Amino acid sequence: MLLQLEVFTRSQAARLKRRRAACLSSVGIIRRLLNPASSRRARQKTSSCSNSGSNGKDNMKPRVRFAPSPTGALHIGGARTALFNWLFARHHGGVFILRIEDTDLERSTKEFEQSILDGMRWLGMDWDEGPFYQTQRMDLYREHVQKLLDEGKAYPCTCTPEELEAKRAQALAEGRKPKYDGTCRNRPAQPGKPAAIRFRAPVEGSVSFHDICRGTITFENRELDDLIIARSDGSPTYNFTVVVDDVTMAITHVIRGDDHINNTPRQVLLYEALGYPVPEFAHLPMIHGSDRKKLSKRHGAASVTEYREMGYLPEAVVNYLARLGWSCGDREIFSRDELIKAFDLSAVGSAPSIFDFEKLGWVNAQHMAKNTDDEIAAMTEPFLKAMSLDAGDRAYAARALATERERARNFKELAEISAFYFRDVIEIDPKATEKWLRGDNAKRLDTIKNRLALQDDWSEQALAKLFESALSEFGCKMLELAQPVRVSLTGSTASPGIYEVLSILGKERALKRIEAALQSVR
RNA sequence: GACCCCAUCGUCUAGCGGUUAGGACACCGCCCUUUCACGGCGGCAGCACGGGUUCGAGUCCCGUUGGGGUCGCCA
Repeated sequence: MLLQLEVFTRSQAARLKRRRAACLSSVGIIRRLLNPASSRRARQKTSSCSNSGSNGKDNMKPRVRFAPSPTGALHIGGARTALFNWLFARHHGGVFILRIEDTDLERSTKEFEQSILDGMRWLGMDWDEGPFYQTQRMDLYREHVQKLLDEGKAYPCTCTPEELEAKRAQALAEGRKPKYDGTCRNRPAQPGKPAAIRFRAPVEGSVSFHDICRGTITFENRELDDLIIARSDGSPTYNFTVVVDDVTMAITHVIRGDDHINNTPRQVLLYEALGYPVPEFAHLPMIHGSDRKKLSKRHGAASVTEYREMGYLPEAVVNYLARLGWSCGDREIFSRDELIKAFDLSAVGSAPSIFDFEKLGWVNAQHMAKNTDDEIAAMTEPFLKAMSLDAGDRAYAARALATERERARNFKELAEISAFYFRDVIEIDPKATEKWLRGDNAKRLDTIKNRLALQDDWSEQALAKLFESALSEFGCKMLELAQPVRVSLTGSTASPGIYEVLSILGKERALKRIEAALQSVR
């Protein structure tokens, strides 16, 4: 066997330590022996690596990366992964790298890439290096493949995809785990035939790795097979590029979704075959939809841009996402800086969590409450515009929105419930009409309209006085007077205080609306 | 099917051998109130099950059940 099965084991002590010790552990950084394209990378610090292991020097700043593939928009689950990487880097004063894994030429698009970048920026996750593109690093991968080939740690495989697929189907049908059967492993090269390159994986023993969220995870090598590291067209595959990239970018901590746990043993084997130290891993629990399945488009808003469109604050989304899988005592609301300060990978749980829109709404409302009226107006304006409403008068908008802001959980909602302030003609809810604009209610409305017409001071205090005296004259309850007015002014039975609404709308518009309401039931 | 991961209120979670099992969202009630909210107070609700270990188990171990993930010349 070419590979000494040097398994990455950890001592008991290290295991016990894992919950507590934040994660600046162990992994030494490898010397950057390859020289990649980007000039920026040339400036990066390099260091020769001590061997890995928990006794290594920890003076190295952590380097982490987020590596999305531009085959879809930035998913909310991906955003959470990015966030934990970003938070970890910022907390420890480390480096956050963005890498675009665009080797799937078929499905990768510039648009998706752009939307991922936009999403990252919107959420305020800035990166220190990159974006790097795998498609620009092909020479690097080729060199590594060649190295393994030269050392006999990889071999060409001429099995056709059809043959492979047939064997896979058969294995599955027989209830076996589909694995490559090693047909080409010891077969002499077949010149002329298109060949993929497979990694010659050990068949005995086991491979273990340390996971910050879960402790030590072990796989039996017999469960693994000889994975393809380069396709027959020469392009490298994911499990290979990720190792080469993480090594050459000197990544110290690989923080990613736990759907990658099953890839990790293969990658560890690759690190070892290549003679590189293994980084620290942290596999984050997934985010599920309400059906407890991996969150996807089917569960409603899946991409982060949709949250922007729904009027959520980026810091609220970040806050909510951070609290999914991570907690900090009883604390719920955090600003971005507070998150950076408090974040601790070792406090991340290991059970999957369900995305809860209700709670996100509450968190968003908490963050909205921190904004001034003017900021609220500025942020609501685009949503008003989207409804073809004119919110050009900022002072007016600020005053109007101030009366509604506490009733909304996001800006879209705020725009919707505040629309009556910005419309010329309002629509009245038919049920409200029946209940509050008929009979005695209409009479009272007519009378108060006439009183209001004679009133010049439309301050809230003055209006209150006017209503109070009218009340004692009519001998009715406030409710019986306020609701008809409210309905005629806003179209709804629920609104801010009636004096506020009256005062903000102003005499002319208010009277016009009351008159229109009266007309409609006549 | 095989392998891997996971398991405290409906949901997010605290808990790291001794707690009346704590907080938050949601829900319900009361207060505030001209409506709806906000806010305040209170309430409902949880350790999946079975074995161990221990004086003592939500906490440690094993098993069962349940859920999820992965088994590509996708990433």
